[in-house]
Amino acid sequence: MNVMSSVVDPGAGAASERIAADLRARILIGEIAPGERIRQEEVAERLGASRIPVREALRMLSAEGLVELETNKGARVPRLDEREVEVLYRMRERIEPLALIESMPHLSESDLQRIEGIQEQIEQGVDVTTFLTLDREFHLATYAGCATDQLLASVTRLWNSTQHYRRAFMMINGPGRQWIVNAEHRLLLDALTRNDAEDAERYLVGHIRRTRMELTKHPEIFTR
Amino acid sequence: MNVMSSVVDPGAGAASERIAADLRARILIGEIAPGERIRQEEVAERLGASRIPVREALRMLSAEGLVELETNKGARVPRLDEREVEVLYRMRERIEPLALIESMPHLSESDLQRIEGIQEQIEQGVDVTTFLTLDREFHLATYAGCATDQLLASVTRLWNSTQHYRRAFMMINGPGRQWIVNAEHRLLLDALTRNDAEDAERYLVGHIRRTRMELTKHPEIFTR
DNA sequence: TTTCCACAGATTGGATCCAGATACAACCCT
DNA sequence: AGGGTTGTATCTGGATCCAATCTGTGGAAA
Repeated sequence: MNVMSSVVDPGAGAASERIAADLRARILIGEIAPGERIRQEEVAERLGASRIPVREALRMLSAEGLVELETNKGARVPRLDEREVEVLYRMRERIEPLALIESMPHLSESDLQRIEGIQEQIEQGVDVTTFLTLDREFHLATYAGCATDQLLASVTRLWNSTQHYRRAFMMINGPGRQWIVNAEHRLLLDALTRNDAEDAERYLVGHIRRTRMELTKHPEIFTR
Repeated sequence: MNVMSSVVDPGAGAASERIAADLRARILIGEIAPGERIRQEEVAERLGASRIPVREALRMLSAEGLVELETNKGARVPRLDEREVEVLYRMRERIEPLALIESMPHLSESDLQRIEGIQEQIEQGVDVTTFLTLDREFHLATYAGCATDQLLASVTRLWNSTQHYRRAFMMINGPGRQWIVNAEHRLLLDALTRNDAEDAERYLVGHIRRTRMELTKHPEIFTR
């Protein structure tokens, strides 16, 4: 096959997927904020493509909960209110334990070591952006053994949709109560190591539930 | 191109949505079976449009769990195995009670009457296709008060993905145990009328769980 | 001053055309 | 004869161009 193509365009895949990856990253780090509009032509120009793959990319991101599309009005990052975020967290409290239960039997020793490595990084004290990335990696890694695509996709959608509000919370709250997160992560990790699904579910639900309740104690996060 | 189409179909809205609606209906009634491929040009020709809105429609259906897309290989209706369907049902058991709880406070008297009307139709004895439609209407109507889009979308995705296997089960099982469905629906409806969230959740989970267990007792549904 | 309407620029949706990838079949070489 | 290869047909992905819709501004009338 053509060697050059892989050299010129490493990890090429489809252009729409490259564009989706770019937009996804920009939305998740907050460079594109909730409520902000995404114009097709601007993205196309910025990435040197036509609007067609941009439209495909926006459809993908829409399926991931990262943008919302309205006919003839374009794409924008969804702006959620307090009530919507609370419901998304309640969905997390119900779905993620299932993902964990499905994943646990397939987690290898090295998987668990990788997860522990992530937690060690978190405990070394990191800035908000890095914490958000590592925290996401930590939890998604615990679900990595999950064989059902739709379940993983659901979990990912929920994390995507709430990412901005987690960041807003961390920004105003600071790392003051970071020890709680660490304790919860450690207990969860220990339960995984002991292969104790019941405890793992308990600590996971507690972790999500506490986060929800702290979030909803700060309505100023949602004032536009 | 074809001037008539816009005359025939005035105020149509987006072509991609009409195409999506057409494909969605054909997949849900089983006209397009799991594993079957969907070629863009054939659909475009059949509905008198170009391939562009077909591609948009396929993206929408992909987000709804009705088709799966593979780069450069096209779209096909997902074919699920026994294990995947079981996990989807376990997701339903966790998500749908939340949708019901969120919906209940917003259900009006006329909403409940409409739901009861659907159940009365079911009890009059209907063929498999009609039952599947009415059963879906019944449950989705109980979630109609749910204000969060993502929650409703999740529920709809789960119903979409499992629809074909529900039909396959009904086909081989016949209406023999229809009385159980009616009893469960009646108990659920009564709990809704009494505004008893705890009982409503109990009967709903039981209903879904029983269906899952009966489904998984028939592995021949999944043999290709 | 406020409100409504009309018009023009901006933006998205769709059609057509072209390029690249995949799949399948006939062919060649060993 | 069998396995690998090449060539061709079919299909999807992307670019460009055109049509339809939205948005925002300016002006006129109440």
